[in-house]
Amino acid sequence: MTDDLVLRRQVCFALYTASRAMADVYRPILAEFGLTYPQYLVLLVLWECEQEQPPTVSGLGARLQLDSGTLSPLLKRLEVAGLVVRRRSAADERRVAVELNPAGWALRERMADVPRQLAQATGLDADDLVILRDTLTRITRTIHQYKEQ
Amino acid sequence: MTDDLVLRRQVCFALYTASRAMADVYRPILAEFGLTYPQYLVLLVLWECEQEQPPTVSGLGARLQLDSGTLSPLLKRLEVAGLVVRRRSAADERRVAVELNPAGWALRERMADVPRQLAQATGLDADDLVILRDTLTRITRTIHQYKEQ
DNA sequence: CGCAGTTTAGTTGTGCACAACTAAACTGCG
DNA sequence: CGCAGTTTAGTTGTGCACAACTAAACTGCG
Repeated sequence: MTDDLVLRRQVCFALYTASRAMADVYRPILAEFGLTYPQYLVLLVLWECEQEQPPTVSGLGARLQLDSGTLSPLLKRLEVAGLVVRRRSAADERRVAVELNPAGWALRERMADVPRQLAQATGLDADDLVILRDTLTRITRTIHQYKEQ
Repeated sequence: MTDDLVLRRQVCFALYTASRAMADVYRPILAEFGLTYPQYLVLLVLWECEQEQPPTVSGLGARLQLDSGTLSPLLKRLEVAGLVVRRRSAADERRVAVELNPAGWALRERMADVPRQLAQATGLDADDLVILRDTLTRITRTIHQYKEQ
């Protein structure tokens, strides 16, 4: 096998491992609030949609790149936890709007410190992080284009 | 929230998304062989250990950063698939050596083209990939150090 | 208008990934 | 030596992540 193929395989493994290491940092912090990382991502989207119509399940899926097979049970758990409400759209009964209830809004304040708690863990400075973010985003975009055809 | 905290959050999300996009590329290729990505990683380690003693479950775990809770059922599936054999060590009966059987060795040849099939997907050149691999490895190492204390 | 085809959310089943735990085997200190 | 403490693999239970599928609702072409 050529060096280039070995390198590409190492990148895949590094990606797999780094992603899990990152989740390891989030886990104990989010556990304080009874949340998982994907649940936290859903809340971040809902908090950002403050001024807009509450998103539908597929709208959340488009932003987080998750399908209903993952989101439906996750949203059910958030609903049981008393953070969100799901409401069938009157205009189009296929659609389900996902809305924060007061407890879900209140969590925004209570979790305000989470990003700061996370900040130290990577050991990278802002310049490295910009390059990393942009490289990862480029890979993700390329792969999605590649899968279109 | 400061720009730096937003950036760090974006990096976490980019990592989570890129890791899943990478798995999306592997999935159909590995499905031809009835394997998942973590199963493929185990086989890569076993193929590399050709000259050495077959690794134990915890030895595999150390290399892949997975614990027995993940590996035990995964290895059971590889055993059912007829690719590996698990054998209690005679010297220390707590240990279980994981060995490839002939079908597991034969798969090495049959999968020789997998890295090439994967190579095109990222759209990055070798220089970018070296930086990416090293940055990801640094993050993973920093996080593991950070969790030690 | 009506119905073929599409969109939407949800379900079912499989396989990680991990926390918490168990049982068996081993180690080394007193 | 013996037993407290450790190591090892495995189990149980929870929550993604995804493929494949279903049912209900909608859309727009003929």
